[in-house]
Amino acid sequence: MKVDRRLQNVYQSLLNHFGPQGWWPLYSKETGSIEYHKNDYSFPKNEKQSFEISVGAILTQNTSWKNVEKALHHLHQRQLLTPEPIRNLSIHALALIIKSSGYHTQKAKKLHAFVDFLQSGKTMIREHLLDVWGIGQETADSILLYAYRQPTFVIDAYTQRIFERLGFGKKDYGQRQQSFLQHLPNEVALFQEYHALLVALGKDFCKKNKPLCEKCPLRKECNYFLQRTSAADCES
DNA sequence: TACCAGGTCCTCG
DNA sequence: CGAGGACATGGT
Repeated sequence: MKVDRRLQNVYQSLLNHFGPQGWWPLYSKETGSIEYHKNDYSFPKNEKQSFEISVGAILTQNTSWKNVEKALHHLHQRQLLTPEPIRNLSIHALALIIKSSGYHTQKAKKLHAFVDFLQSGKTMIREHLLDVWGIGQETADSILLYAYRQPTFVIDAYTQRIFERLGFGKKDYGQRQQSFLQHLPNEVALFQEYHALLVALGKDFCKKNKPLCEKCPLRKECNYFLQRTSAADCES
């Protein structure tokens, strides 16, 4: 089957199983907590929300979102979800506030580097983001796709694991990203939803050590599942 | 108790 | 380049 068709099938299977994910989660004034907005791709509504998403993208590097939410909550309580106040905080003070997100000293430095970038007035393009200390390819693409609605595909550890197991081969970041960009319609909402769905699958089924292949919504199109089941057949 | 989590940077060969 | 280590907290 052609790559574009396979990618569409995977997307449909995931959407059917999980439904829309409502990424990126954002602080809600009404509820006072972080909420998802399913079936609404009109976010972010303003610069402040773009900034909140960017901060979340940096804080969630190799860290569970739960830990990031705590840190975002602390930042929100202190009115620190805009660039100016963050710039005026010392690395040490900022680090304490975001401590729950892990690597807090590093991430405090990264946030400073990012607000300096915003103040520099440089255009929000991938090349410029990658020059910012602490922003690598995935964080850059997350910021571009979710905070600034630019069509790009985010490749995270889940995506790499899932597509390697499905049988799409081992690829580096750029190669994997190209396989999506070249074979899918160039739509922000699709790229946002697809990545969010892959994270859902990675968390719930396609886990690193103990994947739940038997119940996985993609098992019928997965090399890894076929391989495991045939191996089990041999043993029995 | 280890291992994992929506990575990135730095160093070394 | 690519592998390997450092960075750190909280959940299972």
